[in-house]
Amino acid sequence: MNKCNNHKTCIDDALKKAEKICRNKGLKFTKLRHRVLKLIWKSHGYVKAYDLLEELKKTDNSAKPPTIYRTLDFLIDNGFIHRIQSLNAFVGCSHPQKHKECYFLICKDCQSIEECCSEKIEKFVSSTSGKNNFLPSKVTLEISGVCQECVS
Amino acid sequence: MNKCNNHKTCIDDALKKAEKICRNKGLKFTKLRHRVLKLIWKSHGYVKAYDLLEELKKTDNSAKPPTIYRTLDFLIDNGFIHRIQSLNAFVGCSHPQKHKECYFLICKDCQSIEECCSEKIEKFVSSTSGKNNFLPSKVTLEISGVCQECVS
DNA sequence: AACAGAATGTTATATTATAACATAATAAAA
DNA sequence: TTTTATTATGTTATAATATAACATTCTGTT
Repeated sequence: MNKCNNHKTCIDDALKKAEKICRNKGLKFTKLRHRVLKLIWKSHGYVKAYDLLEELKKTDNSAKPPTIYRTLDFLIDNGFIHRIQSLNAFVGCSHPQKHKECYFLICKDCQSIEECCSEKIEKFVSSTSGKNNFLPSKVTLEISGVCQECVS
Repeated sequence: MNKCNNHKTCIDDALKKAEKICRNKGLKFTKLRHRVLKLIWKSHGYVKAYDLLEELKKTDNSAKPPTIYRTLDFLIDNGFIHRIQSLNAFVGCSHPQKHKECYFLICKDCQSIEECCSEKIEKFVSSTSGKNNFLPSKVTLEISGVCQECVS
């Protein structure tokens, strides 16, 4: 599991960054969106939509599937979280930019996700796309395995 | 869309390869498995489980979700097909080996999938895993975009 | 205040996938 | 060649994931 020194800081940082970006872009960082992003950042692990929904229901009686999926869509569209395709799950994004170079190390044991970036990804994609006359728009690179903590 | 000269050959090759591998490994390439693999190879595009199920039902009255999912599991486990995580879909594998180097170019327009291989993938994964003390077991690399045929 | 657009509420349903147990087919051992 | 073990398939039921469609409320602008 990702060992941040103080996870409260991770959460606060993520929320503040989102708030700032929304302010700059003229997007509405509503109470609901704030609450959901906070829930997602509860850990460095991934979360499932219906688990989030259960959490949300505790404080928001009217929460239903569209509530959570719409909010997830907003958070994804604006780069605040990532969807993990191989798990149908979601994870907070710690650096909401340069998403073309992102990939994920997913621990099967503790559910933690290490988000990584490398320009090698972008280069590889652009190289293989060139060779195949392919026009890429979205890259999914997810590496499943066992993390540092869990392997020992 | 992938333009093979004669798609019948693709299908026959895939079926023969699977048959042979099963024979060698002592696996049972049953009628059901044969039929499903053939259905998946109907094109170079991806197929959805419930669409396969509908097809299967036409000739097999007793086909139900577990029928198809169990068969898909067998075909995946033995490398005859791939699951496309970002689409919840399935595609035939044209070279049932070296799956650590596989990645996919997925055309949003025509649903065709080009399966590619590069040792760069394996090298990249092993390098990033080394740096992060991560023990990788499964790699998902899916590139979505527009293919050669559809881009023009 | 009136309006437009965005966000959220609500109902219903579509889509994807698996659990659990029953039966049948197969092939290896007795 | 019967028994047995194993694997495959049949069957029922339900779990898990996701979206369509329309109603209402909220927010900022005229």
